[in-house]
Amino acid sequence: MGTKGEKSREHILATTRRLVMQNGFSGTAIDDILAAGGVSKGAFFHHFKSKAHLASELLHWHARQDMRMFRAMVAEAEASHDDPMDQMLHFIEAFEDYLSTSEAASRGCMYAVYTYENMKFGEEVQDFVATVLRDWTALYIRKFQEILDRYEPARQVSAKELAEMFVSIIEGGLILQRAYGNAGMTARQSQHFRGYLGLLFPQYQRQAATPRRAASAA
Amino acid sequence: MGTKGEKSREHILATTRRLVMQNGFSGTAIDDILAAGGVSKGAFFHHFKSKAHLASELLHWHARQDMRMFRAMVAEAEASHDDPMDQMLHFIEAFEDYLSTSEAASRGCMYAVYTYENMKFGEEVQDFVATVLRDWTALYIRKFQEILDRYEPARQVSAKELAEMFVSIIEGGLILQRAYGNAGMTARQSQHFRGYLGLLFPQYQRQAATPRRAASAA
DNA sequence: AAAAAAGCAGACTTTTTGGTCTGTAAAATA
DNA sequence: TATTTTACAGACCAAAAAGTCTGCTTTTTT
Repeated sequence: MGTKGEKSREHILATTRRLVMQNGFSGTAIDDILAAGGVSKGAFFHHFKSKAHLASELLHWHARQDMRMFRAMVAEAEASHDDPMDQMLHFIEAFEDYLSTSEAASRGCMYAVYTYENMKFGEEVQDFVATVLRDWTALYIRKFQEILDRYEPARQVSAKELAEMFVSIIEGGLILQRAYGNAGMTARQSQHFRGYLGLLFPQYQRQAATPRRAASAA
Repeated sequence: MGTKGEKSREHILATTRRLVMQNGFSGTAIDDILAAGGVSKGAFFHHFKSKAHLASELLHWHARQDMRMFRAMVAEAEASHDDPMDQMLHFIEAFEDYLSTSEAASRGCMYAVYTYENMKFGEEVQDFVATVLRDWTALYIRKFQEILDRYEPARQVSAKELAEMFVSIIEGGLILQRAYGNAGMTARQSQHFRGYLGLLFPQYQRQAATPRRAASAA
């Protein structure tokens, strides 16, 4: 385990992520990364054999972190509630919190960056982005399916379209948030979505009035 | 009016737009544009004094077209219906149609491209993107306000958040659509949103069962 | 028709950028 | 401790990118 090497490798990745979020990938020169991170060219090419390689590694690295955190949030929500709707709402609230807090998250979505430049990347990268987004969506599909199994929706909807709608709202919210320089925008959209869920599953409303913010279900 | 010059200027802009939608702005080299459009370097720099200038001009040119079309769609919707909800639904359906049909639109949103690279552009450009998105949203805010004035929503919502939600859904849908290579994705999200509106304004449902597709209201 | 200006072609120049190469200090291994 | 490998530093290089310049053709104006 190259502890030292691994650390500076991560430093490069973190620096790159910051810049890529600001300027896009093509808009980020290697020299920019070196300058911003205080890294030498030799160090850089010791860790990454090319810029394309960096693109791929950054994506995988980011996705690993990202997914780990998401799964943790889902697990936390599932641990603190029995009801799938409670779990979902708990998760979404935690997510809103994360969006408002995290410096990184509030700036945008890495997958969106890659998506809007996707013709510059190889198929492997494009496919991976799609896979990550699908995995992300799948997390919600599962949960919405459980909700649909328990509660009758006020109108005919599928778990998949609900999941995709949530993801869309987040992605779209991040764009507006960034364009307006208005933090909190995405979180507000997300709140609105929760309101929609309340409307969509009227049975739930009655069943549990204030089930949130309590980690004492299991 | 330099008819000839104007024409080749537009040719350059159209070519650029295509490429920028695929690779982002930084990811598009001037030489790429020249090659793709069969344009000479002299011609290019005759029309645009720098790449930054091109960025700005492209944005304004695109926004002009875009907004003209949007306003036309709104006008058409308003002409064919009296009820604001009818108008809104008519508009959204037309928009879905446009998303599914138009080669250009189905590939993504130009403002999102600019937004995700915004640190590469000057303030003027950033501000303009924000303005356009605000104008776009304002169109919907107006309409949703009219709807709210007439119909009681099933839960407390503002015209602004509804409008922003719709824009978010479209923007987010375009990202997923592109990432998955799945046309129709955005249109499906939009349909879902219409369903939500139905739920949100239950009075409307009863009032007009099938008011769509009829241009005989005025 | 003459003059002037706009529109364009393409070689050339400059700057930026990705990438290599040689050498060296620090770790890990034998 | 000797040796080998890993981790870096930074000058250097070649390709790509943006941008210039000169001159020719077409259009417009007088």
